[in-house]
Amino acid sequence: MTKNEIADVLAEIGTLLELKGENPFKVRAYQTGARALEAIEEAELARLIGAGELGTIKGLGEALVQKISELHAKGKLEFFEKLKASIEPGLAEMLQIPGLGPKKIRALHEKLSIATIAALTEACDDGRVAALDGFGEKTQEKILAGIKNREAYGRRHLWWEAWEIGGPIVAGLRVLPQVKRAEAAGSLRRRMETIGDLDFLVAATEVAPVVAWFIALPGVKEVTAQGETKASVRFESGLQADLRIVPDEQFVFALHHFTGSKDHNVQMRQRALARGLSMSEWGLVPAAGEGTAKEKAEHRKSVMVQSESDLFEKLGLQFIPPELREGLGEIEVAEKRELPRLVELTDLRGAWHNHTTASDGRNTLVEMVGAAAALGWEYFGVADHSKSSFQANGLSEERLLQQLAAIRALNVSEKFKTHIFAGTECDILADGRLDFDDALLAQLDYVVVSVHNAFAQDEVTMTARIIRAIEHPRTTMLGHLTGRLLLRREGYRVDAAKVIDAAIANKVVIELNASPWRLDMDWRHWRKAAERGLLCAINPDAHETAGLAHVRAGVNSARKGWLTKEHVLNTRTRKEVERFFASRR
DNA sequence: GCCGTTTTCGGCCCGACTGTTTTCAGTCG
Repeated sequence: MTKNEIADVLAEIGTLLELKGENPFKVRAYQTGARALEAIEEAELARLIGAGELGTIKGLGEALVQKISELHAKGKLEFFEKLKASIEPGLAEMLQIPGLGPKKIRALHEKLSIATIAALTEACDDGRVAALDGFGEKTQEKILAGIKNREAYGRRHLWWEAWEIGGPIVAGLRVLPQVKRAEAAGSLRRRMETIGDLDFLVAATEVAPVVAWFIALPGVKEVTAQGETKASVRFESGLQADLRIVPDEQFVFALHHFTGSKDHNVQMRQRALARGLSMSEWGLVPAAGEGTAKEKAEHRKSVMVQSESDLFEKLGLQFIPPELREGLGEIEVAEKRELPRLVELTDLRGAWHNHTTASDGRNTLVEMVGAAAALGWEYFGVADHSKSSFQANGLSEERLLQQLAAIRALNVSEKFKTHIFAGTECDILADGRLDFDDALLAQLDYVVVSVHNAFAQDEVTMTARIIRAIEHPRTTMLGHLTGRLLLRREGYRVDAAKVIDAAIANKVVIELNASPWRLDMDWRHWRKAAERGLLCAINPDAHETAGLAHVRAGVNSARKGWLTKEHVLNTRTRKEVERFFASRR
């Protein structure tokens, strides 16, 4: 079993234990264990198990080490099978209904013998749920509404789509007269590839007018909470947004807290405690003595901070950009003051994986180059589909040669300051050969190779196929490693570590496909891969001029992957890029 | 179930909000 499959099992054990009413800390231990496992590389996991060193990983104790080892060796776990058999499968599904947690689900099961969502709907319809102790009319209605909207409400959202809604909300909050500061928080601020809901934080002199503005936003379908310090709304799309309002002196603490991640915050609190301080969304106060965090913050003098930089400094840390706050070792590095200067959008000088109307793009060569020039890009690469991508109107040899001539002519004409590189997004055929012959590929400036068919191949076949393409002497970079479409389609099965090794060995670049639906290769792979010498290209995979803007999403993921300017090929000048391409020939 | 330079036992982050109650449990983040 792979580490991700094992991690899934651990997380599911956590959920099942929760439904059984187990000690919540035991539940958390399984969830923490699952995350700790995901952070280890596949090969490293095998080595640690073999060497009996798995227990050295933080969060994995004797019991989890035993269970992980059993899953890794046998692909199943007796404890898990027995646990699963002891719980009605419908109960876990009920957890997806807003307002229903393990306690309420247990009560429904024990007192009304409800074990499926269908049975729950029925019980709500004839009023049996409302009659139950601890339940009532409103709860019953809420459950019914939750069941009805389960699909829409449970959906996650692409960062890009969330940002298109959230960006204007932040801007709107900032111009309200009562608002001193406003920021997006949560996974939106941490630039996760998908997000569950929007979080906004505001420092304001008065609460009511800000809440009134917020709940009157266009597209708000319902107000799910409204109080002295926060309000929550749900948009027509199902997206939920939370607004929290704090006094200005609390803003930085609250911003840090609500930006998360949870893992990062837990580690920060522990660090504060080790220095005799208690850290919370209320402030940073001496830890000694009795009382809740809120009482402490109210009655003791909190450390004063103006900015998050100040806050990190009070704990002896360099400022940690929100993208890195995932609890994956950023605090240790910030303590040594060795955090890298992460790549920024303004560092980019161009990109290579772009389409035109010659294949399946919606803008012409000239329009696309014009848009790149308008962005101030020094160069722009055209990589239309190759002939086997019939569905995408892939170019034949003749059409590719025509396009090549057109590009050369456009460069000579100096119509644009932006230099055009001529390339192709060449299909990797099912057996790993490329879709054009060497003589044709040799005439191009660069070659992006991608998988567009036979997605169902098993992992070994697919990995060998992609590595064969990487070993081709004309290959410059690998397009979208897994072919995933976020929230829509899983990627094809491929051993990322082996592909990364092959790319490094063959001096082939791997793309960070910046399409908001892809963000592939995933940011979780980049830090280690780049440390080992892998070069990244942030490519928008633009099919229209507006698509060039997607490089922003790619930069987000690159930053989450700890990438600096030096790791990213498209921060280099045209001359440097030409030298790099020439060195590959 | 995990963890430890106060600890191998006794904590583990904890407050806001809602809906149910009439002082609080459950859910959520």
